[in-house]
Amino acid sequence: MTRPRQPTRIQARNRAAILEAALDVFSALGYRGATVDRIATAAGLSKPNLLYYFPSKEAIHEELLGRLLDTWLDPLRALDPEGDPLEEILAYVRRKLEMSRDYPRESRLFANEIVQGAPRIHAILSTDLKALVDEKAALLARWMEEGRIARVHPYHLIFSIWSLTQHYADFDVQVRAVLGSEDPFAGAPEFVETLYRRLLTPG
Amino acid sequence: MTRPRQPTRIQARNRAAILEAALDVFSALGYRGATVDRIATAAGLSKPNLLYYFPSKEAIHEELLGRLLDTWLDPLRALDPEGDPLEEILAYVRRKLEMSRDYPRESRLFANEIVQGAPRIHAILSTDLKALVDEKAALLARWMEEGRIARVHPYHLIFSIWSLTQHYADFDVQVRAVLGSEDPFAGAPEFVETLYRRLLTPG
DNA sequence: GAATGATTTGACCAACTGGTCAAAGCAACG
DNA sequence: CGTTGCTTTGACCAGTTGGTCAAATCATTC
Repeated sequence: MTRPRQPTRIQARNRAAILEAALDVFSALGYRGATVDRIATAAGLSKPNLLYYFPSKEAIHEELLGRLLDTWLDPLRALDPEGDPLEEILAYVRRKLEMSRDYPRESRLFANEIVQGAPRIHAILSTDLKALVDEKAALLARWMEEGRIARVHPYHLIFSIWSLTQHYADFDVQVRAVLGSEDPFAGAPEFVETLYRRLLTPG
Repeated sequence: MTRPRQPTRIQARNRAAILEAALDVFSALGYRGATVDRIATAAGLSKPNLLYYFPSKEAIHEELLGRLLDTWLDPLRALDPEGDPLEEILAYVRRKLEMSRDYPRESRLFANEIVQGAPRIHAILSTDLKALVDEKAALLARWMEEGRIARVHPYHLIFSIWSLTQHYADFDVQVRAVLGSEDPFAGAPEFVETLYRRLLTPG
């Protein structure tokens, strides 16, 4: 009977290289556009060698999505019921915008998946994600009732933050094509801060 | 020497059916995920028959993108320099939101293309699209200088409208997963109207 | 209704893709 | 240094895909 063993140094290095390469390729070409051979080459391995570490292309994709989803939702989890409402929300927006700037591949990986109907993570969306959003939407609603931020639809508020911030990663080429040489992330933080301040300041 | 002839009734019908089917398939599966056979079947034709009307899969995709880009940008073109600034912008936002609701496939077709680096329409983005946005951003800037709407970064303002409204089409499954049974388009128009009113009302 | 051109199809092909496998290479440990 | 188990690879396979082609069918027009 084979027991699970401590992963070798080589195993750790190669699995990490594969996931890194796969993130590159999947986020740029989508699941179908990505080929195992391309991922393998990008990871510095041969195709059969890659398949020695992961049983299938699908398995790599799943592992990537699962691993990243947690990190991706951390900023929303961090929304603190005890903090100052407006500042908490602005911190969330800022953090999301930074992630869009610093981890655009992760954003595009999800975008690719969701635009095509989220065939692989639909279940997670309607359970885990929904639960988290429900909780935070309730928190926002409470703040609104207490008159600490202006009254708006809490779910649509969250959607607006997602769309606004991730737009800079997901639609990067479009944004850059329109802006020409100007750096998208120069004006963005100021813009979104102004937007949510004006939207949410009570009265 | 063969001359271009008047397209037959059959030609008109079949080409239309193909483009309609292709919009369905491309928007759901992306360029790579879509197969010629699938498009053909969806159009009620055999694969060789489809290739009698279009020389290649690529050609169908190009024709679709080109055809739709114009319609897609019409609302922005309609932004009227003579109208009331805030009402013009709100009308634009409303129109975009309606298109997201009524033509989600078109939205997702572009989303798919742009998320993957817009390999096929990059040139158009940095010429035609940029020119149009430059023009309208200048108009917005003028309105801001005249004190008729609040001062914000005009380009980011336009990006925010795109991202907010198209989010409901492009990320439809996510939105629905989170909202459960509630219709996304119930609360959305009111939310975005409030958002842009508060953002742009001067003073 | 015969001739002409438009339309449709089955059979086919070459390229690509995900995945397998047996054998070879390699590292570590006694 | 030989054994053991981990790692790597070349050769291969079956299924899919975009696209071709000659032949058959259909519609139109004279």
